[in-house]
Amino acid sequence: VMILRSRFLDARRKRRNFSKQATEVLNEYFYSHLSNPYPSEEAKEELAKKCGITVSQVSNWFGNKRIRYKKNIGKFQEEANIYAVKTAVSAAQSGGDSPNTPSSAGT
Amino acid sequence: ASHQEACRSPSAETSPPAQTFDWMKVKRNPPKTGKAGEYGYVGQPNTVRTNFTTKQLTELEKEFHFNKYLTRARRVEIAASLQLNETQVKIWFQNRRMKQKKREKEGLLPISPATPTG
DNA sequence: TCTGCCGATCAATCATAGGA
DNA sequence: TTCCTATGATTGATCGGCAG
Repeated sequence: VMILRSRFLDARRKRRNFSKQATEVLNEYFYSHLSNPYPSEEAKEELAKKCGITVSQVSNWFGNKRIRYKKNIGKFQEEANIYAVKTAVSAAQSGGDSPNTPSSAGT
Repeated sequence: ASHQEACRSPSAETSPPAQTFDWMKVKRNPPKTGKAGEYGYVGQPNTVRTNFTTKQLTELEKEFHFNKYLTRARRVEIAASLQLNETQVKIWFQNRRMKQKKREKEGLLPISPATPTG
């Protein structure tokens, strides 16, 4: 035996991509909080509910996103601009919620 | 090489991205998992995470089922037995407990495997 | 002051999904 | 089907904070 990659057949063997809408929601949060993309436990729960996934999956998504983003910022510029415009438009129309205020999320 | 993404955005005010925030600069110190001790300390530790063997994992899990927390003495025994550092054994149990906790937490909900097309 | 644990995260890698 | 990239999950190890 050489490459024991089997690893007891982890769960990752069977994986499904998140829905387009879920990814949309996650990206919106990520780019609207680009200065500090670290959602609180509470925010994660809310995102999880919106996306129809678990909190752990939300954590995984942000973990992967942060690492991959900073490892190749250039590759995400286009995506970043797209969501930046979205939030900008949203803010302009609503003018209510500020996309850059993750803090004060506590009880 | 070369990854100079030109800032083709004439509008300065509508180009918030491209900024470098602190979290993007975060750098973890390389693992100090050096197997020093063999026949002389090697100044260059494994800059890569250790790949536990199936045997080691099996033994660790067996021990974990016996008790979630290790005593110093037991830790030393296991480390020696599996040829791992005490720290590695300690960390493994640490992570194992967290993993167990997470699994229990998620096990409460009948989560769906995925959400095809929303 | 020092050590262990927790919770969160990092960073590298695995294995599959999806597209050409 | 094959090759390559995108992406979700796993995990050894690090970071900051807290307790003894």
